[in-house]
Amino acid sequence: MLSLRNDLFNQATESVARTLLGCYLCRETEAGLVSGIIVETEAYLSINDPACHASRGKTRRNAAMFGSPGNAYVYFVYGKYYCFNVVTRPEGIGEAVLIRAVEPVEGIDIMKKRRGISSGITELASGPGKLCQAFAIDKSFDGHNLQEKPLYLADSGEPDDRIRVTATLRIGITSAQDKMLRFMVDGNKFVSRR
DNA sequence: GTTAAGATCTGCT
DNA sequence: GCAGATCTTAACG
Repeated sequence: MLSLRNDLFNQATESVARTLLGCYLCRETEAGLVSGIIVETEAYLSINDPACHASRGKTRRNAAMFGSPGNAYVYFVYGKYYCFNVVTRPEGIGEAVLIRAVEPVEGIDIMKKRRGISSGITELASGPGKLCQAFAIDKSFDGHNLQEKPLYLADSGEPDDRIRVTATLRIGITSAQDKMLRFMVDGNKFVSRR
């Protein structure tokens, strides 16, 4: 496992969203290591994108989006769930990649316990709220540097030639629904939805 | 101080 | 396939 290069995140958000597919998300908990492969992402832009939280300027909630690239932006939605993003572009821009689904690799029993289910491995992290629950990600990671433990991104070091990326419309938003900014691993059954 | 809406998930039909 | 749960955030008065 290799730590992802710092300059990887300081780029166009759509590029980062594609690059993150196939990378590992790792979380060290008291119960042990939890990890998985990122299989679905969405890009949120600062310009001409009303669906992005940063589109109406910096607020207390979205401040982390304007922080250093490679940091986490975590927010609370619908009274129950957290959503996990990776900040992109230079500091001060306000763009990020939402991690929508992860294919579980290590710590599957821990994920099941945290999710409160005993079967259905595809249900463990196939959605932004689900994966935050499985990986124990909450507001305390808002602004966290994702190259540092206990929550970090990594690469297997192996070339991922077999991954094919499909771009589609974004999901679950009520504005800017016409943008092809959702990216997923073609044919992967751990995505949130087809 | 008050209010409306939300980058979702689950359970039931 | 669809409606309800649930509560923080931000906009407005």
